Amino acid sequence: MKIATYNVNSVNARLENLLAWLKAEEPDIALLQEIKSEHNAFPMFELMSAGYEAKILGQKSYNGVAVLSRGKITVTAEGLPDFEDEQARYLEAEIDVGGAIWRVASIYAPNGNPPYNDPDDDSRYAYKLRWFAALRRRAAELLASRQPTILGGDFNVILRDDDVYNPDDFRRNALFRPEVRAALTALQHEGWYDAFRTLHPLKNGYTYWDYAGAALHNDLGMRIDYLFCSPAAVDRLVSCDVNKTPRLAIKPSDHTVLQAVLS
DNA sequence: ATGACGGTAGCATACCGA
Repeated sequence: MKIATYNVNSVNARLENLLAWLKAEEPDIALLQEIKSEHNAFPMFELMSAGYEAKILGQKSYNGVAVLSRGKITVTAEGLPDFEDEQARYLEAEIDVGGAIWRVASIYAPNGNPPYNDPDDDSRYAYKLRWFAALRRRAAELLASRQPTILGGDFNVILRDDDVYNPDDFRRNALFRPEVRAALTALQHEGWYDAFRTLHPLKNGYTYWDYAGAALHNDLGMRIDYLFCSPAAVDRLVSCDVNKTPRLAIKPSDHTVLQAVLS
């Protein structure tokens, strides 16, 4: 079973790129973030023609998450349970892949940095912390089910100093502040395994490079996209790698694909 | 400290992003 997460930064702007990647890699499950579209604008037909069913939690302009699969998808949660949220950031589903049932969630965590015109506004960071608290509550429920489960997406958290090109420039950034790193570290202590780090303890795992300047060329990136596996899922983990090809393509997203194979 | 660059809404420019 191959599963991947990809922050596409608009599914319509990225359609050609997305279809090329699906054709080349043929993942059984693809978790997409920042689709930036609602149902009426989502390229359902094009994805269906490529062999994928899609379920989405859409939003116009911003956010929006999707789950694609070659197998049957049953949505189990639209948004985090018991958390009022106007923003489309969490879509959870059960998927039948060749007779095996996997639980997955496509996750787009809040950025949390203040707007440029009001650097002292901490409301977005407060929202990010509340959002992570709600995610941890849901993650605990999912662990209790003992079902093989994968929480994948853009978590907007840099976990370690070696997950960003210049950690000292990011100490006060909402992607790297202690509270959000602690939230993601706690998630791991509760029993979720970072698929990439489990297999590659020291390797560079950047999944995002800014469009500006020569960030990609100079490898000024950060690791903010993750696949977190429940114990039953990590038991089956075979490989997990960053696929840089979509980031190197024409008209790329600023993120690239993180993909894993499970037996 | 700022802005590089890109997407969307909507038609000029503001907002968001990491």
